[in-house]
Amino acid sequence: MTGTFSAPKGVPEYYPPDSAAFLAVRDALAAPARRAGYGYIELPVFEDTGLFVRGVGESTDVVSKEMYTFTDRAERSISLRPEGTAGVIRSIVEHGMDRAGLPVKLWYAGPFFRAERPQFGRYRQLQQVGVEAVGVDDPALDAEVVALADEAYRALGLTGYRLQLTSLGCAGCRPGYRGLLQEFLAGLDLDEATRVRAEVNPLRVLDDKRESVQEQLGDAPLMVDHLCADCRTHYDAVRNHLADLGVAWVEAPRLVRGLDYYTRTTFEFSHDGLGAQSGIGGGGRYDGLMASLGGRPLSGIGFGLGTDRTFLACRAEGLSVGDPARCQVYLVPLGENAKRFAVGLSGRLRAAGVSVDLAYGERGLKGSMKAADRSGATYAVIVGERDLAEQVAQVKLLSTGEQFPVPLADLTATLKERLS
RNA sequence: GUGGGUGUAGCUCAGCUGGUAGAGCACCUGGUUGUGGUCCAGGUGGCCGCGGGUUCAAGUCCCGUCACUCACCCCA
Repeated sequence: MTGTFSAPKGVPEYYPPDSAAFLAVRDALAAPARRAGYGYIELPVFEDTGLFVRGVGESTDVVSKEMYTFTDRAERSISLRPEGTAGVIRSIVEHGMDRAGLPVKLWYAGPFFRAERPQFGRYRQLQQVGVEAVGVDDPALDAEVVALADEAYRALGLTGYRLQLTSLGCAGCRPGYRGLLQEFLAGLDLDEATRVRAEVNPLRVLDDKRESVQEQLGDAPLMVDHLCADCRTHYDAVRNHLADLGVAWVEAPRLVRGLDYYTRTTFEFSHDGLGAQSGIGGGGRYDGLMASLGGRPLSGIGFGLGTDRTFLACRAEGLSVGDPARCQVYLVPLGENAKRFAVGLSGRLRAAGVSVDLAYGERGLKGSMKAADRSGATYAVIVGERDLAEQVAQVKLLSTGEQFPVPLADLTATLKERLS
């Protein structure tokens, strides 16, 4: 067999030096949540297909046409997870996490899968960092979740993003509004696909990007004008808390999310530098989800932040995030005996907590020094036969070129001290 | 799923009205018998996405196909 392989379509790969920035972005997105008492949860990447059908919603595009679904050897229908919330709630119910103190606060990170046509910022394997807070229906918790995302972006140094916020109402007030909207949409000139959408999920028509659709929506009824008293009170409180937290947002009465479970507070972060796929994160409240998955009827709120897109947003803003891997010390052995000594030394230095790389292969001194320079190490340690005979090694500070001999017996201690 | 654009070295790209493959960067070696970053010289590396057609001759023209990409849709 001959030929080469390529990664599956639409799957981004991160390798050095960019992978350092990817890791830094992922960690930065999770950091605020970790500081706010969210515990880490590691979940399966595949689940029973029914979990997503029931949890996310059969009528959503994500479930109806974008899931990677297959049958396993025992004829079970399995799907690669297209989003994170359903799995988290399933796990909370399954393990009874909600029987301890509430709220249950969890964060996760990892890959999700959607069989979409790839484009800039849209991938078939996408990376997200998410949080979920379950069990306490308090507007202050909504505000906390939104603020955590905002803080994460801000900590990365991003400035070209904005937060859109609205309330989608609840099981009490949304059906009535939904009827009003459908009535309105029925009077418009829409294409076939959009009319179908108006039947299945009328709210989604509101954020259709097409000019021809948008110009007809000027007088469309808005959910925020039809919230019930409880939802209005809740939303007002969320906004007050957000203001107190110093989070800036814009009201987005047309904001809609593609997953069916969202209720009340709903938000999305978007960035200007990403082209069409501008959403870098989003989330909201999902008060009926846990009950629909067989758990107690507890409220919940969470977000999913796109690690890939946040990475792209940082790049678009020219932010340098994360340091590429590099060592503190680079060993340059000259000759057989020096090589044996250097390999042993690398082990001793690493055990002492000093990061070390060394010139492998048979390279000349010049080539090895070039490699030392490229490695970004602070010190090069040159060991030749001549030095071994004198029981020393040459330690060179690469930034200045200053070089001095150090007795072999003192090398580890000397380097460790100079690097601290 | 629907449109548009692009496929030449590891990367970024040039290659005119068809004439036997180029540059910069990167990498390796040498100039410096034991010293990196600058400089100079040399070198490795391409079935010009793939298949067919036209032609004495195709990277170049034509057809098909695949891949990538941007946008719609959808969403992180």
